Amino acid sequence: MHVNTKDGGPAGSCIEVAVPLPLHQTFTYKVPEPLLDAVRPGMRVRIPFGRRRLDGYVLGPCEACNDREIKAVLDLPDPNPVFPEEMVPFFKWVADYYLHPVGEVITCALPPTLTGCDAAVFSITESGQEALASGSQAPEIQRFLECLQNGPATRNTLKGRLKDAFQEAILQHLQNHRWILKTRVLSNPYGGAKYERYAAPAGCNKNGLPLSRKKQDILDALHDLGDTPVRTLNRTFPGAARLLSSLEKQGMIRLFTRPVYRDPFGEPVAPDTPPILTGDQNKAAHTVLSALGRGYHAFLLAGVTGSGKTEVYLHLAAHCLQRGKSALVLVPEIALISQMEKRFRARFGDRVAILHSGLSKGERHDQWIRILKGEVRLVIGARSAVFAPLTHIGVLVVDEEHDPAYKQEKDLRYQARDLAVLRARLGDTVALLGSATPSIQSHYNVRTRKFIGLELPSRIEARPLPEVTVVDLKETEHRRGARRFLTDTLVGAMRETLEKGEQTLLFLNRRGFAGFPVCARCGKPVTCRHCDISMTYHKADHVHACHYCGDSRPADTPCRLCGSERIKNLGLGTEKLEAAIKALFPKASVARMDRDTTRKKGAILNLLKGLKTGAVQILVGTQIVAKGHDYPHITLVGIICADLSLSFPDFRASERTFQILAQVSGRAGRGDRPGRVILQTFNPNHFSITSARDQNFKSFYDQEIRFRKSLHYPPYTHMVALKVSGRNREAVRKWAQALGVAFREAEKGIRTPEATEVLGPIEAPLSKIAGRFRWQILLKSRRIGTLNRRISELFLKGDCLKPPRDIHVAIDVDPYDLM
DNA sequence: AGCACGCCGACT
DNA sequence: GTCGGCGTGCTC
Repeated sequence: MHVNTKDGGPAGSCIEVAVPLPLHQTFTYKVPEPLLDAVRPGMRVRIPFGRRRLDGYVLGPCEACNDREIKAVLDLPDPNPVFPEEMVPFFKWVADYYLHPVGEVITCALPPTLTGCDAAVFSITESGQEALASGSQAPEIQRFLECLQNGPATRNTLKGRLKDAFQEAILQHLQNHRWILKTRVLSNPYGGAKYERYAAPAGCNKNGLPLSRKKQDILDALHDLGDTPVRTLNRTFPGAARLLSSLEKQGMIRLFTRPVYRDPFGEPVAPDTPPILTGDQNKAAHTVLSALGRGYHAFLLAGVTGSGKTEVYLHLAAHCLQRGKSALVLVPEIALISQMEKRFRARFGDRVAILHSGLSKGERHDQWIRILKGEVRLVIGARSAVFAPLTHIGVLVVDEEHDPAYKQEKDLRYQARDLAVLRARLGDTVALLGSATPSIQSHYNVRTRKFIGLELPSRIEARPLPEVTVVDLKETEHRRGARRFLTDTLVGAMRETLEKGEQTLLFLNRRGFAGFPVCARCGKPVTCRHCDISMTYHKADHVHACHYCGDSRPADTPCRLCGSERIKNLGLGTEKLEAAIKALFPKASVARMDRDTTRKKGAILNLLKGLKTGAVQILVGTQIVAKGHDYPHITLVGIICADLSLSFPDFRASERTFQILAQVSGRAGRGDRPGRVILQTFNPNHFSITSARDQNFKSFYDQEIRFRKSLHYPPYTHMVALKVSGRNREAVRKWAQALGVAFREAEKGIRTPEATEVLGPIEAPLSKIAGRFRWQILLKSRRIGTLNRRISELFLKGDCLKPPRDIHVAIDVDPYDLM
């Protein structure tokens, strides 16, 4: 690497290295002479770090500082960079903006196969075996030793095996007693690339012996096919493996290994030809194309469901490829990737890579390498794909840009949609956000000229939008249980739909059997032991389950307060609704789609198949049904209770409600038949419900934006949430309050419009999740820069506030989840 | 994060 | 007296 100093002086030999640790600074290393030519930004370097060795990432050259000793790089583990140099500024920007260590940002971007940090491995010693055999130790110590009996394990493996029984102190204790031994490994255990054995014809028969029938068949096949994986041959010729080695000895064939890419794709897709774009599609595509190659531009494409946004994306991607550029398409969740992937593979064949967390480690590794090497220039993926190692990006597409799934809620808490726009800006290129129900934020950006607005106003083939009927749920106040929500209007419409041989979709945004089970004697809700949250009854397993931590216990567990075994279920979930519908329409076939029924791979596809063939007449589902899937035969959509998301203590509650209602309504009548929507609500006059009824985004936006402005919410301000959590309730409260005092103190006397407003600390609405107590502080400011600086000054830099070990403070910049 | 150093109480 | 508990600080 030519590491020139900034003033163009002589080449130096120092590099800036990010380490994969929670440290908010980078480190300087010398590069020894023999490695100097090979080192480039984006490479991993093996470095000494304190007493440890680990693999860091080269960010670029830097000047040596004289005030401390600089250590030298030990080795270069790979011949090539693991991410492109042009991503360095992107990573640095992300780290600064989200107040997250750069090294961890990079770790979170790379496939886990490339993020080898040094890991401690624990193994049992002989005296440990003796201690275990004697059985004289405390039970928790015995359990630790048992876990190590079948071989060494890392700290994480142990945590996985021991769950709550894992204690750092015990681990230490075992080491002190020399019962276990700690060693370190640097190489990552996943291997990365996959190799496969291949056979190829070689042509000569060394000893001239005649070949058996089977050998001849194999040979013929090889001559036809050329290089063939041994695995494939084994499938067509059972027992081929043996014959192959014999054939190799005879010199008839050559056996060798070759790196192969693991195939993450589903079934093959028949190629299609690009259709002629409609007038609107053409106009939108043309506007974006004319900006391509002319620097940074961001577009918001508002197109109602079924208006053909995907075709615009395909068109743009084709143009990018033609111009030697690449393209990135983000889709909110894995379930929707397969649809997008199919459309792209039909058009572009195997010139498409996919990236999402559902891939195996090996598959992710292979996709990453294919993209990194430039072998594929089209990438489709979920939010993490915003870090795809593409170079020369032409366009970054974010489909369904309003979807909250773009926000990552742990580790690095980023918004993939925002990062896609940022990558476009840093790469001087084009971002295209698409949605039928754009986010307030993006629409505001159009109003303020940060984005360029585009529209696809009509549905393809001019299908009419569905007719929406609002039903006031106060009408059925006198009824109980599920019947409360099965109003005469809805049931009548369902009956008509069934008689016409058409399909109904019922939407209820809550899983399980009942909203919340309560004790029939003392009235106490059944709550989760770890989360301070109402549990939900699941009839199929006869358990009460917590939807936050996943814990469950038998539904006949007595009330924790009074010990009564009589628990009654209030409210309604999809499971109970399904049962009620089955009772009401015993002859109809009813199916349910929610996280409980779609957990298994392929379950969604099966359900969709059932809808397509008409085997399912009524589909009951949670918000999963609102997302982009195409249901051609559904003509009636029933929204059981539109208000569920409205009562959330969150400034985006109205926005989410409007979006989900508009999206679900859009599911009606996509075929050649007109659709109908029955929208049931307790708040028929709430603006997010009336706007959804009229499919009127403008009216919704106008009212919502006024609310945001008057209460200083985004997009008029930036927010950062500090989320304090820990196992000790008092310690968490104390620390949250200390933080609050510190921030208020720092704000004293500052009276500019850029001042930071400190809200809280408050106990989080969900005050306990998975055994951890939670408090939070909200910071608001007109300028995100001021906000970031304040936080980093107050408790990221050197000598400031350091939370105690057992308390965790997560910094959530632009938070979505305020529960 | 992980590893040192350093300072206190209960054991041979 | 020292072994081992964990609080604090540093890693180019």
